[in-house]
Amino acid sequence: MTNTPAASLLDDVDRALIVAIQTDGRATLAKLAETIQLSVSATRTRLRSLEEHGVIGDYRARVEPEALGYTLRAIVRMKVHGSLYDKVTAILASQPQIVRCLRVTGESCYVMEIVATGMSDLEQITSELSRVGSITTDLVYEMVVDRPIPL
Amino acid sequence: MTNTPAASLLDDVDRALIVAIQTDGRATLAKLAETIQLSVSATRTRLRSLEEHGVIGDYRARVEPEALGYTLRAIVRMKVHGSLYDKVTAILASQPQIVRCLRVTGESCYVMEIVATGMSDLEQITSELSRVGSITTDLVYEMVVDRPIPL
DNA sequence: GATGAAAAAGAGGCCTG
DNA sequence: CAGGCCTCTTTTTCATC
Repeated sequence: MTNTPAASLLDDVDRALIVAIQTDGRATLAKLAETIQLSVSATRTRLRSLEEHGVIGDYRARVEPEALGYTLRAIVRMKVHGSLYDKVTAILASQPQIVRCLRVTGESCYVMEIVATGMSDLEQITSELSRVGSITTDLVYEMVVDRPIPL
Repeated sequence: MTNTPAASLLDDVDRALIVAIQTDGRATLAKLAETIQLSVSATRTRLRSLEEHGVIGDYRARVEPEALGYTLRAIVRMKVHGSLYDKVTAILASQPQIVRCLRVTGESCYVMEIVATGMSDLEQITSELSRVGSITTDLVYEMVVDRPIPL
């Protein structure tokens, strides 16, 4: 991964491209070129550059978790002693159903998002976590908003 | 949006396709077809069907928020009286920097994720929220994990 | 599975700072 | 002169039958 001071090197055209590809990750170069008012090849050059510099990480389809059998989603906050961070890392590696994990300031050290096929499935994962730190689990009723980063 | 009992109608091939496209959202049909061991046209048919049934919602590039000038990310938990949900909806509509919002069980009613250009930017958004309910704000040090939903 | 259409990748030259 | 862009050509991928 080529490191770059990111933001500073980007001009308005780059930013427009980022917003476009964020909104439609499967847009063709021709479409992207049209929305940012550039030739197809210039668009391709910029897109590759953004990818190579890690500004654009990867591309994903957003999927209804129910389709894969996950009927439950939970937010787990976790308070851990710093000496146990390694154990957390190990759990994260072994539990792909922990789809998101942020290290944060404040009362909790970590905030995680977990998908599960049912309560017993969830309980199995959370019990593993609670061996390392103290946790609070909230079930998700509804994903109200989930949108790209704005310009 | 065409509604479907989702999960029940999917076979293993569909699930494999979902995982593939989730991991590489820009993969060509040929690539997808190869990974799921199917002809290109059959792959296309299945993909369209998944899209039309809303199993696959949309495609996005994942972007380094810093590239768009957002140096800060925060998790905000919010406790609101049910009669004020409309006000929350209004704020969500007017604040695109709230990139994620989940309605949850437990002490908080909502958990949100906010991107901001700096502390004063963040403060402006959170102060708006705190007019509607009581909030707790945690800053994000690090995104430890952010991965697709597993099979 | 074959065919015409579309998109992506590559090559070379032009314009501007 | 370098960097970025454009146009033209070839190869790959897509869609329809």
